[in-house]
Amino acid sequence: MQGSSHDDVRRHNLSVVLRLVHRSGAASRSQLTRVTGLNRSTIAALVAELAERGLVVEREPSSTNQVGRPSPIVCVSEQVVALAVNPEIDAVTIGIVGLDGQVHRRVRYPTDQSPSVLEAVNIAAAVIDGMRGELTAKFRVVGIGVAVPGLVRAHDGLVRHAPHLGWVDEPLAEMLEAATGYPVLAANDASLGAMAERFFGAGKGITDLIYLNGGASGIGGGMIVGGAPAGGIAGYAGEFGHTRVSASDRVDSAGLRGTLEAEVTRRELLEVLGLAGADADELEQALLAATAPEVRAEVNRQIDHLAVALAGAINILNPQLVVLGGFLAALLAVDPQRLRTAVASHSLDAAFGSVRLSAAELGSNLLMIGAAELAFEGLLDDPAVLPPVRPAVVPAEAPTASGAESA
Amino acid sequence: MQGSSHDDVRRHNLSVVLRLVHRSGAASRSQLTRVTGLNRSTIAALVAELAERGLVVEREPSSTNQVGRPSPIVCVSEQVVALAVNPEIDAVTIGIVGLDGQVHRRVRYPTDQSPSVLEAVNIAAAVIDGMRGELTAKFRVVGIGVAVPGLVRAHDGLVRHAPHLGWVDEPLAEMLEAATGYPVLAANDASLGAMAERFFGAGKGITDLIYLNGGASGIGGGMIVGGAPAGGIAGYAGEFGHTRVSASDRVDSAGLRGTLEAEVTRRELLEVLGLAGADADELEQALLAATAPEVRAEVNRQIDHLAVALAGAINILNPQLVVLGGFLAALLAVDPQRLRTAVASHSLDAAFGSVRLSAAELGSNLLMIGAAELAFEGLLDDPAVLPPVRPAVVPAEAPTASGAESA
DNA sequence: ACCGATTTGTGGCGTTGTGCAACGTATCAC
DNA sequence: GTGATACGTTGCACAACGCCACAAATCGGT
Repeated sequence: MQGSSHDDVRRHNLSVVLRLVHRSGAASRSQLTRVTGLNRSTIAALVAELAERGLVVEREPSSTNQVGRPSPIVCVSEQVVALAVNPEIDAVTIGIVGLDGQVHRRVRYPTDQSPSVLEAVNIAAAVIDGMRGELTAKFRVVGIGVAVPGLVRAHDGLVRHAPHLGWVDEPLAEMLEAATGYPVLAANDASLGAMAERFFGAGKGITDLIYLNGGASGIGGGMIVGGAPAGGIAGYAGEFGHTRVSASDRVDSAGLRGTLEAEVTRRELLEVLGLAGADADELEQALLAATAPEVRAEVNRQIDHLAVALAGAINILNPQLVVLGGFLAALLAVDPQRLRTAVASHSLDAAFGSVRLSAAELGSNLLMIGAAELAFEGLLDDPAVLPPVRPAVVPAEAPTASGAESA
Repeated sequence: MQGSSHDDVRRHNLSVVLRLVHRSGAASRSQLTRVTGLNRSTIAALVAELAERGLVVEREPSSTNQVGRPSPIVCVSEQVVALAVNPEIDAVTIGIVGLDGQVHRRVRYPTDQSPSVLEAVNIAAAVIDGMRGELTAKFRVVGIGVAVPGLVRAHDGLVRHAPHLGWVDEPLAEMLEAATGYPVLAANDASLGAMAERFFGAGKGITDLIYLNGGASGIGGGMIVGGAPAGGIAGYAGEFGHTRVSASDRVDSAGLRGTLEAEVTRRELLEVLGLAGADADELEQALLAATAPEVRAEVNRQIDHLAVALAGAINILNPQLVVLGGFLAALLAVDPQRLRTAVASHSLDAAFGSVRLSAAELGSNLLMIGAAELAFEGLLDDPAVLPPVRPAVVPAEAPTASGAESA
């Protein structure tokens, strides 16, 4: 219930323009006027301010086959980046992601065993320190986003419970902030995946979607409701994996019985295939190639259970799109028709009629992009948080010891 | 991705002020300045404009025990009303609801059998025509909101499927608009119930809640996600009644097996009690008074199934509050502990820890208030849609012929 | 009963951001 | 080259809010 005034308008319009070039890529100034409904002169002023703050760059107009004076192309500055961190059971991955969604660099730091919070923070801090030369020379870092496989309290980045990492009530964001000096935000990995797929993947421009990801450690999910990521009251929303889908006594990672995560597992697919391990693509290929009836039976069993959970979510949320990632995408690929039919049999016609099931598009960069998006959010909401800089090619970093300077 | 300009600011601020006095009741101008963060002079101008448009009235300050000049009380005009319509199996209910949430009048028009769309529209139009003298003399009618027990397409008020009324693809809003001349919006009854409870009932000020209502004809629901009513892509969201909760073959009104609506029914409660019929209060009293073991067993059975559906929704949505209405509130009243324990056993600790289960507060006025809220929404979003009027006590209706007009 | 302190309404003025209109400019088609 | 078209640029007007000074109304204390 906040009132708004002049600088709110400015802030909002800056935010709208920056979001547009962030999400939809480069756009000409005339396109921006059309999409925003703002005046040409206003767009000019807004773009100028964003450029002054080093957030966007105006390029020479590309040769379109249109009459009239060409409009300069506005695109995001390549210098503005966020750091993405993703602790997992067997590694900590750190990435540099540009405001344009490009993953400039990705470092996977394997660990012998599941890292403790302190180990994960130290690894991330060390890797970031190693990058610091590059970061200060070439980039402006907005902050760090962390994608955590577990429940994360939204407002302070406290990891409430990450069963596979064995973390309970760990102040991850605070620790990483202290260790690196950058502002840190953390959220559930699947929620960030949903955001990434929505903006840069299968769900571009869609306002209501559900995302489910199947990984080695279980099933997580996230959703976009009415155009906004839904986090719930504390950020724990999207736990589709713990929906009850059968009356069996199988137990999932949270100790709940008969849930999606208990019934639909990557491990059992690998077992029936006789594989020791496989990444998502290999698993999908193996399933598609398999002809053994027991493989087919297991796939069907999992598809049918998955359908119950999906149908429930579809009835409740009436989404436009369901995105499946990880081994759930493999299940979809093996028998899309069976999955569709099974979902239909458990859902309301009206809700099912408008929904599409599709596989995730963003592969291994999904969580990097999602985590970076989290870090970018503050900037996108209010581009004025970044102080104006001279748009010089080289930041004023005179005392850098390594003499390699190019002016 | 709309840019905003000056009149957007004005519109937004008018909207914020009107919403505040609408939702929180009367407020002094100084309170409005504090809550909105706007300047005193701005609030004065905004309130003046709202008063000029006949939406609010300034009253003499009440005697507070505070030092300083007393601040005038701003409250909603009693003249501004919406009409609420609720077709049911055995009646059509029409109400006049003020912008302050007060139900000025409620007319229940019983029908021999479930009304067709045409019958429902004709009944509503006739009742409204009967009120027309009162409406034009005392009130300014914003529009009509219809609460429909079924799936309603949000943008045009088409009733896709109302199983208990037997309606399929009926252009209800369009018909009622033609019959009455007022703008008509329609939505699912339970979604409107959720909205009403959120703003005026058990969920005041809460941003994430789930509402489930148990009626004679089944179970419907609605939800507020991140402060906004979640309708899904077409307005069908909130169908918690068709969540699968057991492996049984019982069929619900949509033909789905083992769903909440199939397992948890009012009819079976009445049967085990040996009652022919009862309203919500009577049913609750009867259940509380009953000591027979078979009653208790049936209640427990239904509670356990309800818990599965609630837990699933809680895991997915991480709400702050679950509101139960109709006979579901009776189940909660009979054994709140059993329901809490059962929900806990199927949900994640973190999500369950922050959720409260409570009974609906708004009784028989629930759907009247919810439907009216739907009709008010456009006005609250943009108070400038109503033209300015002289705040005279009697609207300038002099030259209308006294005789009946046929158009 | 009076007076200072406090809070808030009121009115004038300044600031700011956007829309608008006129003009300049770059490209395409012929 | 010339006209048409589309777009950037510039100066100006308008609208809305914040700020400031002053007035008004209330409370508490002497």
